[in-house]
Amino acid sequence: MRRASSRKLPDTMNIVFAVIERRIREGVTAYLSGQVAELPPIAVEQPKESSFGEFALPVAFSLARQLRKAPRAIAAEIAAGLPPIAGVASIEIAGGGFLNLRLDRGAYAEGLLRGEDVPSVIVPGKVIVEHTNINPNKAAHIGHLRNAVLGDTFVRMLRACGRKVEVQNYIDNTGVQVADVVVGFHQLERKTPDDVRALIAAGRFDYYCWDLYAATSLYYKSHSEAKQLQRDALHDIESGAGVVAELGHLIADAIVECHLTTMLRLGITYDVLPRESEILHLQFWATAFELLKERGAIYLETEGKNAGCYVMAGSHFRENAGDEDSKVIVRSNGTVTYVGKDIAYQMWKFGILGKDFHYKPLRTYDDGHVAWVATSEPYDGVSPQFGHGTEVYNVIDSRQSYLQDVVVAGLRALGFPDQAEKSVHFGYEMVALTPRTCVELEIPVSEEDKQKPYVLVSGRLGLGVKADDLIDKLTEKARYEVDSRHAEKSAADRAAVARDIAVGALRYFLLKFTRNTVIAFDLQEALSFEGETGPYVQYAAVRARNIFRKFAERGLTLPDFATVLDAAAMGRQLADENCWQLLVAASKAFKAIESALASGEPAAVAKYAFTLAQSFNVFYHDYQVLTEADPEKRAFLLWMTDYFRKQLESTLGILGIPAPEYM
RNA sequence: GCGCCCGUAGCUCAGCUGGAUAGAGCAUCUGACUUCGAAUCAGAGGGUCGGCAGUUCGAAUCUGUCCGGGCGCACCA
Repeated sequence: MRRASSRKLPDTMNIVFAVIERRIREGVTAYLSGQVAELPPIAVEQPKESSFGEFALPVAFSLARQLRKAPRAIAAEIAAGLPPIAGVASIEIAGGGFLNLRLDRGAYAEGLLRGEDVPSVIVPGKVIVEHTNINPNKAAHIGHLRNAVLGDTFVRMLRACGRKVEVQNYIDNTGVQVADVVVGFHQLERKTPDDVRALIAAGRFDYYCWDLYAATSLYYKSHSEAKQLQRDALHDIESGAGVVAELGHLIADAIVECHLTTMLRLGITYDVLPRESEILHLQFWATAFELLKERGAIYLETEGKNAGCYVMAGSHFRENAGDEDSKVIVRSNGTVTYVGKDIAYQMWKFGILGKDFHYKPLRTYDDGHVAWVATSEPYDGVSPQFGHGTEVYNVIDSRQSYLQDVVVAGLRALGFPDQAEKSVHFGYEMVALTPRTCVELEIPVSEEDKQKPYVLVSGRLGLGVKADDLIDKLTEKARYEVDSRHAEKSAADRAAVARDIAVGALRYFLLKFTRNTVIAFDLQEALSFEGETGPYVQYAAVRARNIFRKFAERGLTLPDFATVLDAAAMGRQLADENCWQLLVAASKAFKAIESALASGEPAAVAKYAFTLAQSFNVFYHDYQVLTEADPEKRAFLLWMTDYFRKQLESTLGILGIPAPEYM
């Protein structure tokens, strides 16, 4: 259910282009529905060449068969009969039968300047986006960053389009990965909880665990009997009592803090952290288990390799499934698998489990926003309501698509088809390393691997690129560049700018690839600040600001754009084709975000940001703003600069990339 | 064996529900800083869109098939 209301979009995101596009679609639909029997879908496209106008409709081609006429003739009839559309100046027929539409330039620019208060659509309900979800047993690496940056950017896109969003970061604090590090501390290093507390206080605890986890994995390899230690530890952690459980909590909680701090460096924050320990203690699984049995979603297997287990039949989540495809949900020893817990968790997200966590504040960010964490005991205070989402996006690596299918099948088998429909696995491919980057980082690679475009590395063995190391490296490189350009600025100032640039470079690098592209991470490429990179876009925003800074330094005052630049003046200035094309390109930010949201590709926003920056750089090169003698033209160029600046800054904001003061 | 994904310029990648002459960045070569102006801009070269067949006014895009590569298919997560 959608309701229309009049509201302004966040920031300066201008939606005039999208509004006119909609108006064209509706106008053509209304006209044609009175003309033809079967109305084809009306596509409004961008012409191949910008000189063709701003909109192209290939509708005549779709009608050719039905009307048994040449597309060009149909296009001519539509062009002649179509009633005027507000904002559209002309219609032309081109190519084999395209309808090309041109905007009324003066009116369009005036609309951009005044920020037309157009009716926008608010979608009720809450979108839940789950991302990050790093096992709390070691430092975050580059693969985790892809997850978090993708998720965080998607959240920003949703919010820019007026959606209410809740960001969840699920913490598997009772799983085998935590158990492994517990075994490392407890059995290999013989450390007490107090020893571990001291290590946590000493700092870089996530790095310590990174190495210890690798050492423990190696130990398992050479001591087959040690696997029993892992099973025992896992059991003790799940039961929640004793030294082992204490160690588990200490480790997981400390590592979560490390992860939150790492992510904050990239501007990534969370609303709530549900934890597996609470899912266990609050009996979420027990509730889901009863329901799954009751509704026949799972059954007790009596024969074959899965005898004694509760399984979900493969036919629920896979076509042409045989008995061997069924998925174990409860093991023969009575313990529940991860997927089982995930079904319970997914139900909770939709508010259909009938249970809830308790919460307490975990961290307060600088802007006052609080990240809450799930607890078993009631918190002494008021907490927000979490869960009860109407749509759920799980940002999880594509390799887990099979398990995500099982979770969704679980909802469907439980009789929640709507929620199953609204459960989206927001999958993405892994981050691998280029062979030369492996060599640079002293990661061993075989001769065979050296011939491949990328190499998969194992976090289990302690190989890979740690997130904080990478951010440090980028900051260092940026600092070097800033120092060489702005020696006059204070050191603290330069450090802040370097941090912004590092964030821009990293976030853009992770976002420029579409989700199902494997990223072959190359250190040299990631450290580049030229070409299609975050710093390129940041630099364009900085250049736009520089013009206003210089303007103020010369003691000049800005004209009131609204009075100086009426539709007629805009029309005169925009007769300049080059200028007009640049303005149109700049005004498509909202459309870019909208379509990126529809296709689920944050990369499309990154791409748009880059082309927007390119457009501004062309503008910057082609027009002298400050030295322009003609007052109207100067006002116009200043307004263009200001418009570009706002569009650049808000698009960077969607990407989570800061705009530095100078570069 | 079954399932999912990928194959586009020397390299790394875009290409929206089929649309007009297939685009970027990097690399290579040439040119542009007295200016709001070089983390930048202008230009050049570089393509049988893995192969074949089909669908139609039209295919990088949809279908089939083959070749090549990746990832899944645990009582791990």
